[in-house]
Parts: sequence; structure tokens; C-alpha cells
Amino acid sequence: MKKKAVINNNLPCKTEITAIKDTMEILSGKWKFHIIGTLSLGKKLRFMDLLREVDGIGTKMLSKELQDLEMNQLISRIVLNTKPVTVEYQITDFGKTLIPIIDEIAKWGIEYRNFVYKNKRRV
Amino acid sequence: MKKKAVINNNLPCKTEITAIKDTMEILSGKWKFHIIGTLSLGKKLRFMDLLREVDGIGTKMLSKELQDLEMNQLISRIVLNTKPVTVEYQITDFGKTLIPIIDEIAKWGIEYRNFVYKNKRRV
DNA sequence: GAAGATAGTTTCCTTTATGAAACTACTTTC
DNA sequence: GAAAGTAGTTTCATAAAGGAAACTATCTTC
Repeated sequence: MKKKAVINNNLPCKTEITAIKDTMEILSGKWKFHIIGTLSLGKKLRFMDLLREVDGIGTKMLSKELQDLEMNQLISRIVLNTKPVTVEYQITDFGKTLIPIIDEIAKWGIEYRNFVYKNKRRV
Repeated sequence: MKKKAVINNNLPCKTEITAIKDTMEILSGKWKFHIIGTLSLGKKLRFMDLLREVDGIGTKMLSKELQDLEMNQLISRIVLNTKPVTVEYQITDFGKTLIPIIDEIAKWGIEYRNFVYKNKRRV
């Protein structure tokens, strides 16, 4: 008989694995953290503002990523009745629930630098 | 004069953005969370064990991802003097510092499901 | 009327990621 | 000696992601 997975083959583990997959799919790609992080500072930003704030992104990717985030209700898109039209993007309350994740990840990245630096000195 | 980024154009923000990029690069790809999550349960696992635990992964990807993780000192690889050779993979103490991130992400994924479910009912 | 700003979309191209299958190389079991 | 288990690597192929540049369309300013 073929061997099977044991450790991950129970309901709590499977639920957690699925949850991680879901989250990472929603936050997938090169730019989502950057966009959410920028909007999480609380200001309403227009398309061109974001293009300037998110260093290196182009119009195509910005447009696509904003659509993804809006679809998942993490940001809101409001078209203003100005001429020419302006569009305001804003993080939603639900989007703000991502902030603890972003903070953990940023914190770890800084710890990682310290760790690498310490190891270099020791060797 | 061309407009420039304002919000993200200061040192604390840039440090945070870099830290997030670093972390996400280290954890990039379809399988790293899954592998670390499995090893974070504390047991030593061999290559074939991991192949069975990480549902869907193939030998090539597993081998590559394990190399990446070892290079970043998140897991350790120990070759045992058995015949045929067996290799034990284990999470390092440093690798364990990722657990809070993984927990936050899993927690959020579960909250996300609840949020989507609530919204469906309301509409 | 040309230039520049608003907010994107579309096209074409390159790079990166992923995967299935075959293969190496050694050892034990049937 | 064939089969199956150990731990991978290599090859070939496709899928997904990302990017540069051109383009639509409207409006304001010089």
C-alpha cells in the first residue's frame, strides 16, 4: 500500500492550508502589498497619485491590481463628477484588517536584515 | 516641474517597503508557506515525507524550494549515514520566527471567508 | 491649435514560474 | 534479477506574470 500524508491530513491543518492559499492568492503579484500599504496610510489617492507613489509600477499593472483589490472589496473606487474625471481610491474598513499582516511582514523583513548582518560578522 | 511621490517618499516608509519586498521575495512561489507550515509543526521530515505531505508538489519544485529555504537558513538539511541515504529537513530557530506571519495570514484567510459569506447573505 | 493632465486599455514581447516525465545512482527486499 | 524505496537532477514544454509603448477620449491651459 502506498504511503499517505499524515501530518497535514487532518481537518484543522487542511482548513489552515486553504486559508493561507486564499490570502496569498488575494495578495498575489508584485504590487498588491505596496498599493495597500500606501492606501493604508489613510488618504484618498487618485490613479495618477498612486502611479507616482508606487515606485516602478506602470499604468497597466496599476489598473489591473486596483481592479483585483476592488473586486475583493479591499479598496473602493469613486468616480468624481469633475472635468476631467478624477477617480479616488481608498482603503475599505475590511482592507484595513490586512494591516496586521503587513506589519508582521515588514517587522520580519527588518529582523531578517539584522539576522543576516549578525551572521556575517560571526563568520 | 514633474510631480513626485510624497507619501511614500520618506525614510521610514522606504525602509518598510524594502522590508516587505525582502520578506515576500524569500517566501515567493506557490509552495514555501506550505513547506514551512508543515515543518513548523516540529517534526523532522525526509524528502519523500515532504513530497507526501505537501499536496500536489512534484520532486523538481520540492527540491528547488528546499534549496531556497536552506539558503536563507529557514530550514536545515541533514544527510544521515544510512543505506540508502536519508535526508532530514527541519525548521531552524530562525525559521520559527516566521510562524507569527503564517498565523496572521491563516487567521485573515478564515476571516475573509466569513466576510464573503456575510456579504452574500446581506445581498 | 499644440501641450499636458485626467484615467485608463490594448498590443506585443520577454521573463519567470511551474509541471510532467524520464533519468541517475545506490540499496534492500522478494 | 526484478521491483521498489532512498534523494534528487535534467529535459522539454506550457502557463502566468510583468513591462514598454502606443492608443482612446475628454478637458484645460498656454
